Amino acid sequence: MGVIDESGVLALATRLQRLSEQMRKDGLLIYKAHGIDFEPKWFPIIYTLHFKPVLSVVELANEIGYAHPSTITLLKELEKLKIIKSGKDKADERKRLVQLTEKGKALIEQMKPVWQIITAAATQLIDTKTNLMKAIEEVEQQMELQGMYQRALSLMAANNIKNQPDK
Amino acid sequence: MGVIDESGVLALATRLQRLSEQMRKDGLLIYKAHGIDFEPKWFPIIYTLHFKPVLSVVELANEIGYAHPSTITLLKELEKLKIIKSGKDKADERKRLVQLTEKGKALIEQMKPVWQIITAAATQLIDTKTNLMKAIEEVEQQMELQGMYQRALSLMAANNIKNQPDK
DNA sequence: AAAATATATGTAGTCAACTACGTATATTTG
DNA sequence: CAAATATACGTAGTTGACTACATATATTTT
Repeated sequence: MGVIDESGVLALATRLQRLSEQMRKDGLLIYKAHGIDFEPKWFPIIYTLHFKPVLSVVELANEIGYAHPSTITLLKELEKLKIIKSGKDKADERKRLVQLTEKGKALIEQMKPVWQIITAAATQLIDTKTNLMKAIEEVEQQMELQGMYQRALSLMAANNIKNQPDK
Repeated sequence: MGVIDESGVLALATRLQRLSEQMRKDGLLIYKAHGIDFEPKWFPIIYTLHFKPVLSVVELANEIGYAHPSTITLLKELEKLKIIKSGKDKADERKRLVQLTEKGKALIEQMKPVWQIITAAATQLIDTKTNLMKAIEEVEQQMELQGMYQRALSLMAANNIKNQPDK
């Protein structure tokens, strides 16, 4: 039971991050190749607003699964580019309601064929024998059930009980 | 052929990154629960030096698959904690040779049981029907063969040829 | 052996997410 | 209805990787 084959799992976080970076970089290049100035990190927001046209900042953050400050940063960029616009909710002045501009809607139409290409290219990459997409979904579900830390605690407890007699 | 189910793939980069963050955070907690002050990001370096005791900065960077500036940053932290030490290579003065200190070696021995726990916990998470580890390895291989951008270019070329007659 | 090139390391700044904390408005409770 | 609490948003600073560039030493070419 050597230490050798632990290395893959133990360095998993790093590998996930680097894979993510690579995909984002390539995504950017693909948009560029179509003459579109669009960053992959903006996708979740744009895409969500395409289907839910008016949302507050926090609602949007929840929809895309980001912390709200990350969302605010992205919204700032998109607002500067006039892809989205926003204004106070008159019914609840704490809220800022966000929606696509006409320019934003046009951009989406322009991007749709590119999304097909990206999806096709990513699918080629991902559809190996063991499907990454499915694997991630399953792990995300497992995580929700119980995170790695909680699992480790249980394992430690089990170990302590087993080792008790030896002491 | 709606846009709906593209969203998963198109947001893949983000999902990978967030999974990575979560695992790192939990990793840190598990070390802490064992009273060990160790950050998961240090693992690749420590682990590599455990098996290849003396390496230059760039050699080490290549071994762990990092860019060298990232490696330098990590080495600085580890050197400050006296987990590693380093000095000029007398045979080639450009090189700085890096190795574990006694403290570093002792730390590894202390961490070995923790690595087992982390591995076990991560394995629980990962060993779903579709194995994430295998999926990542396969995608990494596919990436090496041809990245997502290159694949997209090929797809675009194919599309253009098909669409040419329409114009 | 001088010049050109290559390699090793280091520094500075970027990126895309995060947490922690502060402020403003709304809602609930005593 | 005033006080306490909760919610929404925003700012500041962190993290862990990166790229681009600068410098020092070594190697290769002419």
